[in-house]
Amino acid sequence: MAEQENLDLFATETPYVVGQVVAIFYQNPTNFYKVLLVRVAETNSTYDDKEIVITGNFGQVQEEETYRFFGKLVDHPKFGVQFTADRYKQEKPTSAAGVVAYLSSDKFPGIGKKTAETIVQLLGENAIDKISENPEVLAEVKGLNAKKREVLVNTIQASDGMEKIIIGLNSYGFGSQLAYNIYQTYQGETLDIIQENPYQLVQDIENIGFKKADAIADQLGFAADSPARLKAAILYSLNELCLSQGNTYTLAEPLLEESLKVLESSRAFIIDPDALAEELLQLIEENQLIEDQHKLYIKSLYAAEWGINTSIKRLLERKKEITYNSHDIPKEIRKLEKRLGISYGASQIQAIEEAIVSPLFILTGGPGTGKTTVLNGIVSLFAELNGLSLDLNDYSDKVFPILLAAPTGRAAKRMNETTGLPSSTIHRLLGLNGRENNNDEQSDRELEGGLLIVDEMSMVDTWLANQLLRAVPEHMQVMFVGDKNQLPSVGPGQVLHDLIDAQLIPNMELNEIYRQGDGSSIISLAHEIKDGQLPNDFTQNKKDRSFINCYAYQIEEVIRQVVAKAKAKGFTPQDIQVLAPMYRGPAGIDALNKMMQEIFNPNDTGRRKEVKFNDRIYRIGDKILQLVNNPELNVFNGDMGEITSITYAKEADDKVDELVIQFDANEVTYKRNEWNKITLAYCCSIHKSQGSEFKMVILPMVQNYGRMLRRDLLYTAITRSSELLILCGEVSAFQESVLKSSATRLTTLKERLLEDNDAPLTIDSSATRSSVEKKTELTAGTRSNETKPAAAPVQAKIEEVSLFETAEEEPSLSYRLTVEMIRTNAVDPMIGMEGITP
DNA sequence: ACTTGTCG
Repeated sequence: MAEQENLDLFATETPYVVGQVVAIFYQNPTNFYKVLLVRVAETNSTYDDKEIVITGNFGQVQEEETYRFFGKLVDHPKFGVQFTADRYKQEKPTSAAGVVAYLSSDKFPGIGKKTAETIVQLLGENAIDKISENPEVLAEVKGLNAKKREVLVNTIQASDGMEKIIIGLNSYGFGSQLAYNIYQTYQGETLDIIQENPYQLVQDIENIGFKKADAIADQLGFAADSPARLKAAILYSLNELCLSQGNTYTLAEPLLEESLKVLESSRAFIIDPDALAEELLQLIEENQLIEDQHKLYIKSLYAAEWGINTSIKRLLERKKEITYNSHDIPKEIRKLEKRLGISYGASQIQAIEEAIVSPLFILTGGPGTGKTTVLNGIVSLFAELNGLSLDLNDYSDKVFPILLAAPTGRAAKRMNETTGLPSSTIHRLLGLNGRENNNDEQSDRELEGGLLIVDEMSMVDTWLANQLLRAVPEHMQVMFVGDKNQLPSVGPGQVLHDLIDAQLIPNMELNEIYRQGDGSSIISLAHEIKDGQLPNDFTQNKKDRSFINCYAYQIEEVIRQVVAKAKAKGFTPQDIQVLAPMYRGPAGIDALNKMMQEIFNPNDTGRRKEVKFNDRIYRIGDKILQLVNNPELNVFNGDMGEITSITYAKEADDKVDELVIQFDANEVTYKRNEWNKITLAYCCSIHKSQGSEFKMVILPMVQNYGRMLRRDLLYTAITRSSELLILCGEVSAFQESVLKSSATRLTTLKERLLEDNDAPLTIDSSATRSSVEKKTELTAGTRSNETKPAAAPVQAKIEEVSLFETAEEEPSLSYRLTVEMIRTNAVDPMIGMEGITP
């Protein structure tokens, strides 16, 4: 066969396809991956149809344009024969006429046919390559002003440069998503930056860890003991140590230890601890990492803690109390009760009275203590006292004066539902995109309005609190609402806890329970757990709670029986919520969901409509959990709904499988590619249940859950129940949870707040330190401190290392910091804070 | 060998 011979002959040549892009079938908006339909002009492959589908990572591919794709033919199980391109380039016109047409096309605005002809006359048919290689050649072209020259060069280089970069990134092994993120960050400098220091990626790009960067560095010939490598490992470990535990700082010993582990597990090479410590000093010197009082901080977290301090002080310096002379506040509250048809408890009245006159106020309280009721009362009273309308129609042309916000979409939605007023996530309120945690420019945008209420404040981390507080203008009243016993923020810090602990801000805790009826043993259980113990009657059955003793592998069967009985008594899947701390394992969420689905929504006959996604099956009637926010459709992360219809691809208009899910009042359609935004909800994680309550909660707790056996999780889980609580599992697991106090996070926010320093502070990385300061630093602190015993040999070795070497050539650095000094508190607190300006 | 938030 001639064609076969042909193929063999060119077997070593990379298959290519040249052709015009007819259509872009699909492009992933968040990365470079695209599916193109291409009209084949030329190919060395065996493909002989007129059009071909080409997939791959492409930059700015445009319809109608012609490209040369290199790659291979593949037989896709669903879509048939396709061409997978691993590199491509724009096919440049070669004949003089083609080049003229190309240059005078609207791709080059301002370049007409005449100019194009002049260029080709002067530079010839390969004018485009010439310009790309050396833009100077355009200087010879007469009648071309600077602006047109720029258009030509930029356009030619842009299409050329981008594809080179994408190919370069692919060759380093970055997939489409990462390649896109990297390109977004570095643009045209991408490859230069990577070649110069691949470790930079670890700092700048999310999801690139030390190992990945180290592999590239290895390829590029970076030595295993090169300073760049050691520094990268230190910064990476600092991040890991702080973020994994929610701390805002760590100490030298654990940091160096962790760094060694990271370095030596990535490449088989023994690192000299002295050299590593040396690089740590360098990093401090370069202000890439902050050292203060022995504590080592991620720069942005150090700045954020100071920033919060500054903002809080600024807000506290305003007048201490807001006065409403013409109003009698207790009387107004009574009027409010009448109007809303409710009756506040004594502590609720007190909270409203105090909050309404405080420029800054914190309201805390456990579930069922009526935080929401009080919040509502304050909103109404604020409007009343200030003569404000709460009718949105009155604000068509001005800003609504009361801002309601929360760290999660679901909490924000709840505020909106209970107040009837607009509310949003804090991110939306501030116009943040959720990724500016690091050293991005801080916005100086100010919020507008008279009152800001933030709910679920315990879930606000240090970065976000800083950004939020910065944006509060002078005249705005602020109130934080939260429950410090629930799950802490995902990000580092424990802002609400520290703010309360510092005792600078007026605050009040609600203690009376309004939710459950009298004699509820769930609430007393919650209180005991909060205080770190299980009640004596823990395993006894009460009218509203019970305990079933069993092992992990029996959990599924125990819950099956409990649920079957509950179902027979008329409980619906909406009434019953199984909560578990983790997904995997015999008593994990995944297994329990499958079992629950079999009870509530089986397909015994095998004839029901069902669709599969990953390991899950969905049927009409299934209870569904939403996993991401979708404010446009009023559906938020943590919302639960029910599948009301399934449309198979062959029946659907656009030939993809569809689910319709009913959430409260609205129905939302999910195409198959959005099914990762939902999951089954019969059983969900305790984390996801935060902010919801259920008639009956079934809570398994077994040793298998390991590190998830924590007090805050147990507390959050049991307080989700409004009527019935069924506990099952091992007593020892419950016991362990109760004892494991959610390890208090390491932060210095409270210290900052209590430091007698109310000057607004900013950290200027370009600042240099003065020698005068240096000297005082050294002599300032010689307080003694007890010495900790060294644990591991590695540590012991590091401890001998002198952290700061004397830099003789630079008198301004003429001090010597040793680990011993760090330990004995002989370091001035202000190191790394030079340039702080009032 | 754990879970979790925000945004485009």
